[in-house]
Amino acid sequence: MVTTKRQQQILDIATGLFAERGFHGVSVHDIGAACGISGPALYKHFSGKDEILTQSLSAISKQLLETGRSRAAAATTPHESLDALIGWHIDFALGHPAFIVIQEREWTNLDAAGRKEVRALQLAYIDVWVDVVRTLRPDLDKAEARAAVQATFGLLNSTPHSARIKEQRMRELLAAMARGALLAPTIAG
Amino acid sequence: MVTTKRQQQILDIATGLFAERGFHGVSVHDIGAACGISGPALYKHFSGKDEILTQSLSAISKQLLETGRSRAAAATTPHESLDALIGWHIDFALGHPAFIVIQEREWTNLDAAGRKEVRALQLAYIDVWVDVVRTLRPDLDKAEARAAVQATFGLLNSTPHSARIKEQRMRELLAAMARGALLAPTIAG
DNA sequence: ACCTGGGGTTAACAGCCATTAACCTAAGTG
DNA sequence: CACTTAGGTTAATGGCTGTTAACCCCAGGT
Repeated sequence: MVTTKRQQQILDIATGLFAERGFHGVSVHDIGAACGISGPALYKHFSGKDEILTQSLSAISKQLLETGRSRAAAATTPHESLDALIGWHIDFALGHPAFIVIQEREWTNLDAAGRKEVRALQLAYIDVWVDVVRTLRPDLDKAEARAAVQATFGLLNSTPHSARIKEQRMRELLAAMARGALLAPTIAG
Repeated sequence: MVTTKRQQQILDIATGLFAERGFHGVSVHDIGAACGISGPALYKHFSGKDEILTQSLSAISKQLLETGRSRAAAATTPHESLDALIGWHIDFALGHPAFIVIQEREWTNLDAAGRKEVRALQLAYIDVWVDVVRTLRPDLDKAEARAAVQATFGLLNSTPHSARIKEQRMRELLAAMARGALLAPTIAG
């Protein structure tokens, strides 16, 4: 767990660097330098480079899950829950593109323990969505709903790589697309 | 350009390894070993590790663009063109998940020249989609249509990371979601 | 019969990386 | 005041990496 301000600073900076250049593209020296200290000093705060990535990823996953849960629960109808989840995910993706990027592509660099932890958090977050989706789409079984939700994440997570249009417009566009994707009935072809 | 069978074999194998462990997670020795030869022998076929990645990515982008163009052109109505593009992209993503993975996350490891080349091919492919989308969605300007298309790619490219359901069902689900996402009108919030 | 060159080998190299060791403050606490 | 300790420093280490060098084999054209 993160307790000190220094640790938090290191995590934030390292997350940004990982997003830009990838886990293996950033050296311990780089992270230290970006924090104003140098290299091995990081070992006074973390057990190693791996732990920095693990903490970063698990913090992301926790925040996504917790806020997602509370926003979905605050709504009164399934449609409102879905809109709340979509809105929250868009807020997060637009506000922390670096988090999205490393969550997408750096989880393979976790050790077994970290991978298990992060995976569990991600699955729990997916399940929050799945519960809502299945009330609106009774034609989908659980596995299909999961696939649909992950596809929606792919859609929403495209923002960091995407063309830049005005933020408010992007928000509307993504929200409408996510609704359209999740609520469009599947017509067997 | 790839000419010999050996080069093609190296590219295919390296692509798979890059997808599994990332560009920096795979050593030249690993690639050689997986091909039955060892390490430095690769330099008889490529100028270096970078070139292997560049060739792999540019081959992917070329195939996406060329087949996408021809399938879109073979259709007679905009709706058919869109369905053809969606179907082609799904075929590709389901058939070559490794290609999808490395196209998503390894393009930052290209040198300037390779990056420019691949970027141009990707933009051209996006534009094939944009042309079709804009005839169906005149309310979107060019930048918005581009963002919508990239979001759709994110949706379709989620397959390699997604829950496994029966392939035919996945195909239908993704196609329906993509249509729903692109054709749902944006209602200003 | 010769030799050229494509495609392979192992050995060597220089550089970078994560991590550890050894050492140095300076701030608090008994 | 003495002393622990959190949080820095630089130097050293050992492993791995991409690349090059030097060498070898053998198929095929002349």
